[in-house]
Amino acid sequence: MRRVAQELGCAAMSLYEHVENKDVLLDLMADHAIAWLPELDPAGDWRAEMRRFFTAFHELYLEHPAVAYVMVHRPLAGPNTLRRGEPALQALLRAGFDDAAAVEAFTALGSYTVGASLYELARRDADRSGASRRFATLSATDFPTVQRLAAHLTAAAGAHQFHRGLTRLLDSYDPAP
Amino acid sequence: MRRVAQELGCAAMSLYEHVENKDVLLDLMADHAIAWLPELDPAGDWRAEMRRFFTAFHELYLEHPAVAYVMVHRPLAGPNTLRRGEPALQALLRAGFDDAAAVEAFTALGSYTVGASLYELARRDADRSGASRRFATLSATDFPTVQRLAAHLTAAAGAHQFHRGLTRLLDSYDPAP
DNA sequence: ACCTGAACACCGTTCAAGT
DNA sequence: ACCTGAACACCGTTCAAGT
Repeated sequence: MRRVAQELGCAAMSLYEHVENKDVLLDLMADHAIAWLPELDPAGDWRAEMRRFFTAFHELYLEHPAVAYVMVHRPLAGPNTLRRGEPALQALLRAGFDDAAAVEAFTALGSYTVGASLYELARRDADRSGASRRFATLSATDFPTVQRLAAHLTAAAGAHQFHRGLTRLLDSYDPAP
Repeated sequence: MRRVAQELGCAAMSLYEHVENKDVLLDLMADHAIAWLPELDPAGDWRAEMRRFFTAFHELYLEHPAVAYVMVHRPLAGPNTLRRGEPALQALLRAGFDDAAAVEAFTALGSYTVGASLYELARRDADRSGASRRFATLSATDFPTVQRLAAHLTAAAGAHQFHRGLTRLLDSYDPAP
């Protein structure tokens, strides 16, 4: 709050005239970032639309990690979140998902997306410190499999890896039984 | 640190004799919690073993949210993490995954698991405050689909929902082409 | 209705001093 | 090698006071 106030050139306590506390300010900032997401076409191919949507989420999270951390602490329900969620859910219903199945697919895809993004961010941080080096040396003889896979485990994930998992999930759904 | 020191009945700065800083203490605590996970059978059916493993992770995260938050800030590589990871990765290799595919499957399953757990925790918190109520009223006429699905969106997820997504992911892999 | 500074109750960590 | 208290540089937020 003090930092934001300083950036705004006012006293820290002035903020509290416009916002209840730090948490709701964070919610507002995250919801603001959500507006960057593409607006989906409810009539488009649902798999293509979902891929667009969660790929954009992935990019947003990697670009602005704080958004991921905020969303993970409580679910957003701000205006932009609803505005982007509305056509996304519509696309699923139109494709033949029933209400429960649409929400379930949406949250499963969303869960995978935050999880994968956070994992990617965490590993990026670990690389910046010396954690991956420590990792590789620790496991010498006691953990042969971990050591054998160490290069793969510490390698940066890359967007294609995220996409492969997303595709697996997308392909597992069959909205019109 | 002050809190931990108080719990231990010593001065805050005494901790720094045994631990570099707060972050590594958190890592040690999370790695300690990891020991609670089951030790997998490398020769068991890989799908059953993975289901066991990540189901346990899900339970651990829900029971001790701090573990999830720590793991999301940088990947663990402590002794217990390696001890549990070793047979898990072994099971995948034995099942016919090649090195890259084993790591990819493992991290995809892990990503989904943290993501789903964090989402569940966030919604639990939101229920405790009045966020879900606010959510339901906001979306009246502008967001018909969100409103129609509001009950599903705010309902507690439950373990079965996590399991269904996990199964989708597990079934998507075919280690022996 | 909006802004302010001082103060409160916290943090993690540095530093100099002890045993 | 281990522990300590004082101090530093921070936090978010309450409160009383201003316009």
